[in-house]
Amino acid sequence: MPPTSSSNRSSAGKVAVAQGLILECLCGVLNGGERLTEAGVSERFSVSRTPVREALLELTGLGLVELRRNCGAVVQPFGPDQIRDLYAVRTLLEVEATRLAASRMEPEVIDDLQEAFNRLKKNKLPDHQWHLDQQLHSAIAEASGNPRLASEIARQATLIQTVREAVSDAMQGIHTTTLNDHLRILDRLKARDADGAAEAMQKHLQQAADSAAKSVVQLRKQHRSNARQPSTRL
Amino acid sequence: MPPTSSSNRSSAGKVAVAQGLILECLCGVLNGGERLTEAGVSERFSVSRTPVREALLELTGLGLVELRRNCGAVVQPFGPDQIRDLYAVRTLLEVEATRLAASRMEPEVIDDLQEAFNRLKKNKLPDHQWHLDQQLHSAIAEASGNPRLASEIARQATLIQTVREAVSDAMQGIHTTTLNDHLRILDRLKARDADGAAEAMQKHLQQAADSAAKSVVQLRKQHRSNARQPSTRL
DNA sequence: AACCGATATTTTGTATACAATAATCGAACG
DNA sequence: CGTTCGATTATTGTATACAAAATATCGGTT
Repeated sequence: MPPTSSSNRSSAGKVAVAQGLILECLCGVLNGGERLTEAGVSERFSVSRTPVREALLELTGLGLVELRRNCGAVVQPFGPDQIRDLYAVRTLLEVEATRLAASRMEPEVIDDLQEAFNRLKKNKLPDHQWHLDQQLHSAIAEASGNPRLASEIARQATLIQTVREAVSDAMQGIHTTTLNDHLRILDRLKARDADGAAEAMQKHLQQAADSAAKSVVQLRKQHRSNARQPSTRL
Repeated sequence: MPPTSSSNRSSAGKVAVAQGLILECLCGVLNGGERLTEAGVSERFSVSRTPVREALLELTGLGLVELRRNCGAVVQPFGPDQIRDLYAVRTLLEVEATRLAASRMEPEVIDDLQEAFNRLKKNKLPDHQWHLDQQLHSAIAEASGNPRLASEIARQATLIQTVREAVSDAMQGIHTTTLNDHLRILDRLKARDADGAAEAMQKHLQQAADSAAKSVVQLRKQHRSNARQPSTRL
């Protein structure tokens, strides 16, 4: 198994190693049960063991590897099924946050977000869209009044964001319907309708989970076909 | 501020630093907003910066510090209020896990746990009790069928366990009623009563949260009185 | 032939040295 | 006097060297 050009990220360092490993987990290059040695990863990414250790620690926090004392790091499976599990946890946290936020969120914040989404509805800029999406989810998490809940949501979000960046190519035009979801959530929040907002968030995340899982399937398919004919790539 | 005998843990290393810092956050030695420099922590714990970095990374994952690039680590507040927030998140996760486990948990596992708790009911060994408690919660998390949910629960558990170890002195005889809680949860699980089991778990964790928050208050009180008269200590 | 123990090798854990980057302070200029 | 630019300093990020721990291997013994 040659090191080839596996993950020659332009910017070296801890974060690059972490993202690279996450990507490899997603693509299926690293399958559940495999063991990673620090030296091996270090050589593959052309960095010293120090950033590798920190990247592995971060992946441990994200639940992608299990770090065993003096034993190496065993990678956990991370395919479509795991994406669904991840979204299930995220849904649990965010639905509760939404319910809490319904009675606490500042009206100005709601108005600002509504305005931003309405502006986006006219001149469609898909790049700004998922930035606004993040803002909405973040604002709801903050408005929950439970900083730890917000923190946990943020943790899930970082992982999901990395996934989305990785599969951004495969997610062409998927998030067209989500705009209405967002507006509905904001509408229910403005009405102080906790149950309605929670339900809207639940459905929104349900769709997002489906979309993400399918994207990962597609990503893995692409990767396998690339692996078969590496010369035709690009 | 002399280094004194702040945290002379017998076993040095990353884990000792992490536990020491968590303890300091709990006791109120480190208050929210303070900044920790790697060098400072390194000197106080008499270890090199390497394990300090990893400890800080771990605390970041636990949400106890916020790590900012070339800026130091700012500690997040971690008092009784934060304990309640933490338990709120834990409750959210575990109640859902319980609901899921109701239809999936193996009967043998339930029986084994029931037997263990009943055996404990006769010859009371408080040391074994919270070990069994952990086993129960862990078994329920596993039985949820969502490994990531289980993993997140385990994450919360590690932090809570550290807290419990720290305040174990202050928690004398608090967990007398929890035995009945556990038996009730198991009873509802055996009956495949998802809602009943979830409700039992909810109440159980509610009590645990109260107990833990009060323990932290007591711990901080003790620590302050010790700080006033360090010579009379012991 | 099977099992136990010692040794060798691999792998992680820690320490130290160096490089890069951001914050801070000071001085010069408008 | 305020502002801005530059040098200094402090702090983090990375690399390398060394120590400790664990596992695998090999030889001896029963």
